[in-house]
Amino acid sequence: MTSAKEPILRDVAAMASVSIKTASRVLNDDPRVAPATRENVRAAMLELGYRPDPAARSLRAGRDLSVGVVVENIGDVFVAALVARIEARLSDAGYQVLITSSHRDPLRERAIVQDFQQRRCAGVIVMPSSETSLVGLRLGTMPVVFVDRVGEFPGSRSVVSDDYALARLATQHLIDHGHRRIAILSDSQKVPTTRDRHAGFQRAMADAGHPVDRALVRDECLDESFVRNAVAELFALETPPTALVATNTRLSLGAVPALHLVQRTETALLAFGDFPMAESLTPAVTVIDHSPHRLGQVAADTLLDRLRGDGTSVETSPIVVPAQLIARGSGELPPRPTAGDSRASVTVDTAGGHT
Amino acid sequence: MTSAKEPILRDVAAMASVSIKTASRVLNDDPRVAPATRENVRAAMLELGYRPDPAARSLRAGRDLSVGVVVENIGDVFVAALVARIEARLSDAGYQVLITSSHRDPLRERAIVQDFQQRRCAGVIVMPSSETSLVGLRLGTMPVVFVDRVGEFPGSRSVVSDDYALARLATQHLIDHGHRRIAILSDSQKVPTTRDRHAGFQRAMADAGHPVDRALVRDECLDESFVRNAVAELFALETPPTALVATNTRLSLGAVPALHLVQRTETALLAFGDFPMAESLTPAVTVIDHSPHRLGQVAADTLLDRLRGDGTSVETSPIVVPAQLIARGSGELPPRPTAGDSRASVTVDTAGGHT
DNA sequence: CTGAAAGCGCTTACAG
DNA sequence: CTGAAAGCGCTTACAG
Repeated sequence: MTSAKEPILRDVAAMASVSIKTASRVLNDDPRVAPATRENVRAAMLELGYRPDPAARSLRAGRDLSVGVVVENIGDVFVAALVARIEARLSDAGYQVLITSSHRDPLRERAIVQDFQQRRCAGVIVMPSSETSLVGLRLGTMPVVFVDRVGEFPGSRSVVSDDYALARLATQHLIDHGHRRIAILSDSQKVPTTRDRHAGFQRAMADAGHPVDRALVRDECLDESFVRNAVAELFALETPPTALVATNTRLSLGAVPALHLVQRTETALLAFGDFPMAESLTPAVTVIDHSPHRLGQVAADTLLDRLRGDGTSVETSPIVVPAQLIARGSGELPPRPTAGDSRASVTVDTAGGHT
Repeated sequence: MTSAKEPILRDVAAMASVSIKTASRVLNDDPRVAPATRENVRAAMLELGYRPDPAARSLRAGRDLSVGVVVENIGDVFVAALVARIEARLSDAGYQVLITSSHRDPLRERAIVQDFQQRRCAGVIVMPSSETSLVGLRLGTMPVVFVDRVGEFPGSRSVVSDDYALARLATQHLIDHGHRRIAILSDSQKVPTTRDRHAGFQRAMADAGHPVDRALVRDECLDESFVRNAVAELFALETPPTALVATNTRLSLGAVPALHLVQRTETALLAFGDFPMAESLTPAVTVIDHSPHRLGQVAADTLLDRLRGDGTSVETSPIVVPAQLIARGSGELPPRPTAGDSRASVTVDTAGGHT
């Protein structure tokens, strides 16, 4: 321990021969300081290697240069990409980023957000487990931005993809390629995003006049093992689907190996979430790229706006971030072209549909 | 604003008719409190919905229930998995986790760690950009654990894979399958892990008596675009490699599309880092699975040990977390079986090697 | 087993 | 433009 004690503001003030208050003013870029004084204080700070104490600062000031981020699971590839962008933006803006996973436990989620407020975070960005997960929480004036899923909180803003439209687009794409027995794999319908994606799917099917077989609707797929089971069951059906919509990145990453496992890679696949291997698979995977980077960027910028904000614009409607369909092959497969299965003809037969 | 003011410890003390100090003792599980008093105070806390103020606490106590984590880039899939496990363990243990990306900027890395200390973090876990990145920093008694890469700091501990042995194993595996023109793709050799992987590669080649063609050693591959270039150049060589070692997850994810792009999927590939699609590709990808989950788990546990620690065990040798080779096909391809290239015979010719 | 005082390092009103 | 006082909410010695 050769290190001297950390310098504190008093030391800076002493060295610059000013009061501690003036030193504090310089620290906070208060304009009411004489230029010469400012320079003196700055020089002293530099010479002493002074760094302000965030705890003291936040205790007294009642706010802290940190932002809390609550996501479902930081280990998810989609989430990691989202968080990476959020973190980059916010730390560039001088905020310390606190990241915690909720693991979709609403109580945990509430507790985390409450703790962030307790820590005087300047704001929070939340990927909510349900619309109402934060309802009723006392957060004072701390701005809340929801990301990827619409959330409900007074004065909050949500940054999302147009899940309904994208699911409809995806489903329509498969319908356009002749499919009518289309299965949908999704997460729990408790999640707003998931619900909207189901609605878009249903709408496209209804518009095409295709019935939706309840057996082809598989929600509550929480991870790859659920997907594997669901896919196995789908292809054990008397009339299996000819196409599949996977409604999030995690499920898309599960669907590909699952189709391989049951040797049904001729099944059309439309996957939400782009991923690095999508182009290299056989067939290459058609995706809806609802860019996590863009979502993260917009969410961070929205929060920064509120933090700088005059508080004037109290716009609360969701911000919709654009996404696109990238056709690579799997989504353009016709109904069961290579099926060594007698039922294939049935499907092909009806593929024209009655629009 | 219907919400009453947040209760503070004074309110709790008043309600329980004790001094603020006694309330504080209950909060900190100090045993020197009469059981009846303790119950009274606890009841008051519950009734008021009291939550302690972390800023005040840490300012006075000089420590905080938070742990700082510095990684290269939270958006990297390997890193995300690593961080997910660290976060899960530490938040279960009651710590708030602060995550920041260094983007491999040593100055930034030092500044972040210094800031964590400033914030009175109980400890830090660092994925260092180089061994010496923290050398000379004044961190007081804050424990430091390095993860994935060996780092240098007084009293610190590193949790790593045996990069040397794994790279040797990977290379040997390819040699065993008849290869001698083996290319290696890697990150910058400034990163300790990368250096060790190169050393293992060189050793395996030397042991087999195979010369290492300098043109087949491609370091400084920072992301997928570098990999794409490197692979293109490798296969533009007069005598291209018959096998490839990709030395980290990011590069592995880049190598597959790159091989597809140059239509060289018959090239043997041994990839560091398992990934979801590895089994579904053609050929399926043989990987070294140096589990990020296990690394994260051990790193978190190591830090928790130090935090609870009597400070007695000042073991500083690196902890090596086991990893395994998962053979799936790409690593077992013979030298250019399907090559429509006259030079293929040359390679096959020498494949027996002189051991 | 319990308490009154002081203070962690800053910033907030309030003066001048 | 500058400063002396008070205090953010808690915990640290020091007493009893």
